Amino acid sequence: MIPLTAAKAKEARVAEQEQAAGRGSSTRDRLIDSAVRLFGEKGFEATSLRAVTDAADSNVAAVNYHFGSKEGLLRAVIDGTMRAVNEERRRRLDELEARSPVPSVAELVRAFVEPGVALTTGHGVNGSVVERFIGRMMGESDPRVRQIFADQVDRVEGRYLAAMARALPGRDEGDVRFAYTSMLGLLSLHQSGVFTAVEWPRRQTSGAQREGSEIIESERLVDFITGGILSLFSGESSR
Amino acid sequence: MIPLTAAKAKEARVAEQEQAAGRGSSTRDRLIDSAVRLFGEKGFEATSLRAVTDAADSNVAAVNYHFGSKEGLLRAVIDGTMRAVNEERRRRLDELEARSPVPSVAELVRAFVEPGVALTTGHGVNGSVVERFIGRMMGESDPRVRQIFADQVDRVEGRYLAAMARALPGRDEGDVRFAYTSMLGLLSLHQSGVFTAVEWPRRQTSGAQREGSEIIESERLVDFITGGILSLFSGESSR
DNA sequence: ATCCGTTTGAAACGAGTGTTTGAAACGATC
DNA sequence: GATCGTTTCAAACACTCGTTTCAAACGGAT
Repeated sequence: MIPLTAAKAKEARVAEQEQAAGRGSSTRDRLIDSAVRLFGEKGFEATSLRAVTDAADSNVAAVNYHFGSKEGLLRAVIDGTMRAVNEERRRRLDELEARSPVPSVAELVRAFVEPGVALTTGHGVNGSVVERFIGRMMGESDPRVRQIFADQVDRVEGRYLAAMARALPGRDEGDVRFAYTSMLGLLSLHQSGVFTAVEWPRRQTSGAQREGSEIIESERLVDFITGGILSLFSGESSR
Repeated sequence: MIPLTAAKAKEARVAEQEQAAGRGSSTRDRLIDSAVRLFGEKGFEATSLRAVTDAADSNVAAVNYHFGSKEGLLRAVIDGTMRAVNEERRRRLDELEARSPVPSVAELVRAFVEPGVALTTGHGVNGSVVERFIGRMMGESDPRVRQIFADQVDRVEGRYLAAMARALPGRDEGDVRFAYTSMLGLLSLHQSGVFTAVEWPRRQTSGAQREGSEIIESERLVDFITGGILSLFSGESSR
């Protein structure tokens, strides 16, 4: 009796997950979906394997079967989420460089930030979960996480650094790298929800205004970063 | 025999710690010193109580005796490290507002960032440890940590937000808050060592050039943030 | 020398972690 | 329908975590 109702409850939850995931979900897919959400909400180390498997209506053995280890699961999740973002960035960089050999700083920043902020399309129902996950991973302290993440980011950052250096002639690599890292860091802070969601305890946003606001936030971010980089290299804002 | 040598070894290590801490170190002081360093290096949750007590040549019971719990230890550490920074910020804000009723954005940013970056003086031998600790705490995900930290930051941020709003007339609170949070976030990323120390795996800095470079880094940070805020409100950089 | 509040120390507790195991259940192939 | 590799599951494993306990050591006042 009880096993029957338990199985039924699982079926229902699985169906719910399938709907959220967008298409037929194997255990593997459900594990990845839950991991993206939980890793993004609480961080990698703070999320237990059992929390993931419970949310995915599976059990801990399945993780080791499909991914070998918790770290293997993280690797799979990072690969899955970052691939689309990186491809979009590369595509937009191609587009920019096809139009002009030396794109402006503003164009470069926009081409880097926007694929990160607005990846709602192409990643299941809501990409905001993926957003938060990526942002959270950027700020993770665990060196293993940083390594796995860097392995993915490295695929585009070389080209971006080169393009940025061309857009800012006459500056050494350290300055360019500072600009790039600041951009990456601000994007991370924005996406991780530290800015908007948790925030220093003030009024919490009701979550209702969440359509046009994202575009505004993205604009703010692009403006801030672009202005920061430019004034960094003109060096006249504060001296 | 063995207990004697063990006691001797402890004495030596305690003496070493006392030298590092700058003055006579009770168990309580040694615990705090070790906690600052380890929390800053690995984060709060990732640092076990035993790692702290081992480094301080004490044991776990001492933590609960002196601070009640691990969270109590964190609270004591945050209080101790943030007090000086906040006081310095308040002092410089007083100074600015005494000279002019509406300080410029550049002046405000400088008065906020520099006390954070250059608190080497007044905090034991090397304040860079404290720097990293504070930066790490700013980016911590655990809501308890964020709460404790916010309790300390709140003491100045109200005045800073007001001053920033006056320096940027005609903008709503959301924009001002975005500017403030970006400043805080960038400072945090800078201090936590994510920018410089760990970094995406490229060449690691030898650690030799560590005198004038900090000043340069601080300048870079101030320039970037100031420029970012200003262009955020002129809104012409990318449109 | 005795007492007593303060501080330290070793050991144990219960809860939670990632990982491993071995036996079931499943699904296709012969 | 028996057999095979694949996939799932409950249980156990070894370990670490923060916390608690209780006895011992310390240090000044009586």
